[in-house]
Amino acid sequence: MTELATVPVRLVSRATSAATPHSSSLTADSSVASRPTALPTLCSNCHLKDLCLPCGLEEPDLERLDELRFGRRRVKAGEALYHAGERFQFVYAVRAGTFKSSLNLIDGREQVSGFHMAGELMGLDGVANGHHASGCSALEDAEVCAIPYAHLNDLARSSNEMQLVMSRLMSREIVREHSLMMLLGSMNAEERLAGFLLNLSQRLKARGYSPLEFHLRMSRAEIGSYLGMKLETVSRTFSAFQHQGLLEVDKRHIRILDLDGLTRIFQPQSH
Amino acid sequence: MTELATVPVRLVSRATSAATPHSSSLTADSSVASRPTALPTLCSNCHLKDLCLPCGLEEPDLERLDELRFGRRRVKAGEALYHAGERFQFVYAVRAGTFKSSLNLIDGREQVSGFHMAGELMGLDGVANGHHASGCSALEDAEVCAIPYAHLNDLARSSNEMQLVMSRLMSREIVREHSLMMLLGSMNAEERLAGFLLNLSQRLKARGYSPLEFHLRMSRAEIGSYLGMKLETVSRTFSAFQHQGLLEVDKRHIRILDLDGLTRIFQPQSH
DNA sequence: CGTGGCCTTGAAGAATCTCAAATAATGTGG
DNA sequence: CCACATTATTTGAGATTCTTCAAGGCCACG
Repeated sequence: MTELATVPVRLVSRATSAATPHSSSLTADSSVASRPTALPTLCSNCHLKDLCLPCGLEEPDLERLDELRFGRRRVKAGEALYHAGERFQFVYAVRAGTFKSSLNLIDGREQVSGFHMAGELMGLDGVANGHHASGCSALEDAEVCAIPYAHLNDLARSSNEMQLVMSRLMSREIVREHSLMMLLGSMNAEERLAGFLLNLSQRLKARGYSPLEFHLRMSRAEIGSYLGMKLETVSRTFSAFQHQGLLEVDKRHIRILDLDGLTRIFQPQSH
Repeated sequence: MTELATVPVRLVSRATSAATPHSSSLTADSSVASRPTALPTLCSNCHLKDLCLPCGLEEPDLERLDELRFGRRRVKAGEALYHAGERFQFVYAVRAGTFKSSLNLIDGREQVSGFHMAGELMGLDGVANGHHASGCSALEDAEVCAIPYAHLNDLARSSNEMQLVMSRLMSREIVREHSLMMLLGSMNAEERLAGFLLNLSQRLKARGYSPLEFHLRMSRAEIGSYLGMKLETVSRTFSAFQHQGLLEVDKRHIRILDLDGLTRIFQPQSH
């Protein structure tokens, strides 16, 4: 049914990928004591470190994380990072771009189970039985750190902090899905879309972007799949929000005009 | 909003709780070498060991699990095991009875996020931030092992196997929620109820009960909440299945007449 | 034996989906 | 650089599914 491990895994080396090849001279003195400006893939140097895997880790552990030297991988818009059913080897951290994970029904229907942005981890559903339960693909040109799960496990074994961080990350995933279930199970179209937008807004804000004006990386169909409604309903609900003066919508460009209003829709007070 | 840690935690000591207080004499010789018939709470002796936490663990680890001497706790039908928001201290394993976990919306709506039966673990959503994201209560008189999470963590730290088991359990929870999301996001009433019944059937079978004839422990309203539909719709769908010759329904007593038929409804072939 | 909780069923209404068409945006090949 | 094919989005109208409201039955329990 599902394609198994047929994806060419193109692991990019540690050199900065934006820079020219000879920029690797940057990393020449990487054996120096504290490796100040060493490899751009080092967690301790990463601009995402407070959002990503190393969040909360202190020096001893952080350094050991750095020693793992995660490979990086670029994924073009529309390409898969991994497929459902594929063997689970890596956990991926988004460096740039946006991803969606999705499950496939037998009849071809697709159910989007999440959108992922910078600093977020993907692939933890593979821990259960060694194979990815869902697939993951890029919504725009993107880049990830490929973190070998086995190495991560070794680290967790030897460090209490690291173990804690890993457990929390998995549990957070459970909680995240909880709230999506609640949304899917007991909310109407407006509540769902409001919840979706508020969630996006928060995450963008946490990454230093404007929480009130942003560009959607996913199509109406993908939003619909995620929220359990048809793309036409998504579109109509966007229009409704616009007419209510809550949003300005121009295709995928969104400007939130009334954050409180959206919040009220998402969390209907009283009864 | 939510009640915080106001629940009287009644941890039953290791004595069998059905017995009278002085039955604690049962545990008097618990310091004996191999403790053959010692405490009924020992994982290595438990009839649920292949379904529950110790599943897959070998001797060295199993013994260390035994040494933790989990407390047990009885919960009467309708009583809460823990509430949403309460401080997270224990992971619970179902010994007997059935539980539901649920989230509460601000406006009082309840969303059931899972049903749990013998051998299943509950409470792992609390790992994320130290507080339970959802509450859990008994659908019938029930009993659980209360496993102090801190102890479990200690164990995982020192044993690779144990760490693996813990990670898998959490990931399994993620995968479980994935499939519920798919169900909520892209299936109609009949597909949802069929999926629910097939899932129950499987789990009962794994526990040695008949997969074709069983008693539902949850109300129509609870099923509906779990599946994202109203109780009347649940009832009507049961009736529809009965008219289609798929089931025999008598209140909460269910007999599956056509398992393949149910499966076809759940997984619509082609399109 | 009356009461309350749970379940079933009907009928009307509302929300969402389906089908269809028009428009805009984008990329392709000539 | 343009014509054309393709895709994404919006909007309308009718069909469908599910919900809401209401009534009645069954059963357990005091």
